[in-house]
Amino acid sequence: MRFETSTIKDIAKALGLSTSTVSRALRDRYEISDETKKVVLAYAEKVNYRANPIARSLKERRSYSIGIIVSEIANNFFSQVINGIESIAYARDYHVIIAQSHESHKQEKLNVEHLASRSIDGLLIALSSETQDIDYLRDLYGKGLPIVFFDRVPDNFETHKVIANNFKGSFDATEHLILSGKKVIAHLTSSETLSNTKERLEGYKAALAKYHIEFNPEIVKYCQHGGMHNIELEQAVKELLPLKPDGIFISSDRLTTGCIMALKKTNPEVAHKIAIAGFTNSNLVELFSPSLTSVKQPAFEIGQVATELLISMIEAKRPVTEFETRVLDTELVKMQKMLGNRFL
Amino acid sequence: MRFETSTIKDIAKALGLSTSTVSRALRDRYEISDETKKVVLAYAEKVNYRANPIARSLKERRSYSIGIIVSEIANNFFSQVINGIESIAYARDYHVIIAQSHESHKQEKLNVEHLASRSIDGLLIALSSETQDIDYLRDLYGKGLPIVFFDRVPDNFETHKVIANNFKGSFDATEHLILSGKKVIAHLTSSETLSNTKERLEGYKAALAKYHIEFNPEIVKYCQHGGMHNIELEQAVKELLPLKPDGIFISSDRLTTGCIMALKKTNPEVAHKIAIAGFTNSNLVELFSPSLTSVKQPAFEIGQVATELLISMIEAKRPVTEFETRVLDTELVKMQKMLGNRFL
DNA sequence: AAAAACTGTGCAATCGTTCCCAAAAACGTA
DNA sequence: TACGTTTTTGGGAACGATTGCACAGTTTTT
Repeated sequence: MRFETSTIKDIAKALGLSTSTVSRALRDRYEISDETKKVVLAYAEKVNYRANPIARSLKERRSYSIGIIVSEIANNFFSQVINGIESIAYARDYHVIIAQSHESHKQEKLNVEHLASRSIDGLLIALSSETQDIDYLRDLYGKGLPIVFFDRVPDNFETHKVIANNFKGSFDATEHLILSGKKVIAHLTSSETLSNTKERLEGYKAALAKYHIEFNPEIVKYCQHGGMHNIELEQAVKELLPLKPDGIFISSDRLTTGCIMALKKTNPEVAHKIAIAGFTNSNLVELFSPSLTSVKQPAFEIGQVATELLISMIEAKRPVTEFETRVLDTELVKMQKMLGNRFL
Repeated sequence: MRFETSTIKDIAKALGLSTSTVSRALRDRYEISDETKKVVLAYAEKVNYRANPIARSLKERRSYSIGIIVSEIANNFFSQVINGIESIAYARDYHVIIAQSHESHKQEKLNVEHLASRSIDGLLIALSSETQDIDYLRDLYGKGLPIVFFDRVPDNFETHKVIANNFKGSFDATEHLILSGKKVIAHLTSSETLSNTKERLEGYKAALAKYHIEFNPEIVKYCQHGGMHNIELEQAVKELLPLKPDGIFISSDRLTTGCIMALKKTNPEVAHKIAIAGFTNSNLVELFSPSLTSVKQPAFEIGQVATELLISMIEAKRPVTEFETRVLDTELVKMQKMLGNRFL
C-alpha cells in the first residue's frame, strides 16, 4: 500500500528539462529564467507537487523537526506549553514530535534517545522529577544536538533555559496566605532535586521571613514522583495534618489537584478549613471545591520563547556560546469569593 | 552544527567489508555467515551505530510514523487516547506526530495535508466539530493513505472506526437523571453533524421514551464549535434556563466543564439546583462543584484499538477491504454523596 | 574582432540504506 | 579432476532532492 506522488524527476521528464533546473525553479533560484520558472511552477501546481521532505532531510542532514519531552501531556501546564511551541514551530515550518516521560527517568532517557535517532534537529525538554543524571543529554549536546530546557532545568548545563519566575510566584502565593490570616503554612512540593522545587522553596521562605514567621522544615513535604502516585500524596497529607497547618502552599500543577483530592478523600472534615494556594494552570479551578488560590504560569509564552531560542540555535551558522535564561512572570489568581462556594 | 554518527559505510570500511554485507548482517538476514554477523554486530555495538531512519524511510518509502489529529490535547479524553496510541505505536516501533485542529475545519485540513506531505504512514483522526466536508480525506485515502477514525467518525467513509458506545452511555446517564427524580431533562450537545452527537441524542431519547417522558426538541441545545468559545455556552445556558430544567445531560468533555462554568458564572443561584450528567474524562471531577455524574469513555483503549487497526492496515500486504467499527463500553460514575459537597 | 563576462541549463555526485544481480568461495559428487 | 550446488560476499543502482561545476550561447568590454 503505497503513496504515489509526483517527483521532481516526473516534472523534468514531462517538461523536457533536467532535474536540476526543475529543482532550482521550484526553489526560486536566481539562475533560472523567468520563463522556465513559470512553466515549471505552473506544471508543479497542476500535478500538485509536494517536495518529499524525507529526501530533502537526507540531503540536507536535518529533519525540520523538534522533539519535545514533558512528563505528561494530560497536564494543563504542559499542554499549554505545547500549544506555544507549536505556534512558533509551525510558523517556521518545523514539526514537533511529543514524547512523555511520565516522570520516569528511564522513560525520559529512552524517549530522548529514540527522538535523537529519529534525527530531530533540536530538543525541548522539561526534566522528569526523577531525573538527576543528565549525562546522556550532555552527550547528545556534545555531539551537536541543540537543547533548550524549560520549566524544570538543570543548573549545571550551559544552554538556553526558559522558566517562570518561580521565586516571585511562590512569594506572592505564600504572602497571600499570610495576609489572609494563616499562621501555619505548610509547603508541599516535588522532588528536591528539581530546579523549580528549589526556587519555589526559596520564595516560600522569603515570604515567611518578610512577615517574621519562622521557617519550619518539618512542615515541608517532598513528593519524589511529583504526585504521579496517589499514595505519595496521601502519605504526605497524612504526615502534614498532625502539624495542624491552616494553609498549604503547593508547588506544582499535579500536586495541587492531587493534594486537594487526597485531602477530600482522607480527611474531608478538615479539607475546607485549610486554605490552599498552589501552582496550577488548570482552566477548571473555578469549579474546584474547596476553592484555591492559584499561581498560573505563562505556559504558552514559555513554549514560544523556548522554541524561538531553540530554532535560533538550530539555524545558527556557528556554535552558540552565549546563553540566556529567560524568566517569565507568573500570575496570582486569588480564590473566588464565597459566591462560587455556595453550591453544595 | 551537525550531528555526527557512524554509518554503514564507515563500518564497512573499518571491517573491510562491503556495505551490502554490513547491512545484511545488521538486519540479521539469513545469507550471512554467523561469523561475519558476529564481527559486524560487535563493531556496530562498539561505535554505537544507529541506522539513519531518514535514509531508511527514503529507501523503503515509508516513515514509520503515524499522524494523529485531535481537536485539542488539553482535553482529558484526547490526552488519554493519545496515551493509548503511544503505548501501541512505540511498542511496534512507530512514532507519532500529534496535531490539533482546535475544532476548526480549516486547521484540520491544513494539518492533515502537512502531515501527509511529511510522509506519515497512516492517520488517526477525530474530526473537528466543524468538519462536514471530508473529500480531502477521501482523496488521500484514495492515494493510499490508511486512515482510522475514532470518537468522531463520518458515516459515509469505508474504513476502520473506533468509538465508545455512545448510545448506551447516553442512555445510562439520562436514565440516572430520571431515576433520581428529575422531570425536565435538557440536553446540551455539540455540532449536529458529528456522528457521536447523533448517537448520544438517540440514547437520550431512548431513555426518555423508556420512562414515557415526551421528547422536547426545544430543550436540546447544539454548540457548533463544541464549546470552544465561552460565549457559545453562555448563550446556550441562557436559552435553556427559562425552560426550567432540573437536569441536564451533556454530551462532551469540553461542554460539560464549560457548561458548569457558565452556569456558575451567569446563574450561580440556580446552578446547584440542577443535576448534571455529562460525558467527561476529567480526572478532577471529584473536585467539582456542583458535582456531577460523569460518563467516562474508555479513552486509553480507544487509542490502543485504533492504533492496532491502523498498523494492520499499514502493514497489510494487499489493500484491506473488510472494515470494522469497534464499539467500546463507557462507564457511568455517579455523583458522589454529599460528603464531597460539604466543603464550601 | 578577439577576449571577457554573464545567462541559463545539464551532468553527476551526494546524503545513508536496501536489495537485485552477479561473482567468488566452499563444498559435494561423479 | 571437473563440474554442479550451495553459501557467502561485493558492485552498483535505486529512493528524491540539492548543488558544485562545466558548458553552451549570448552579451559586453577592450
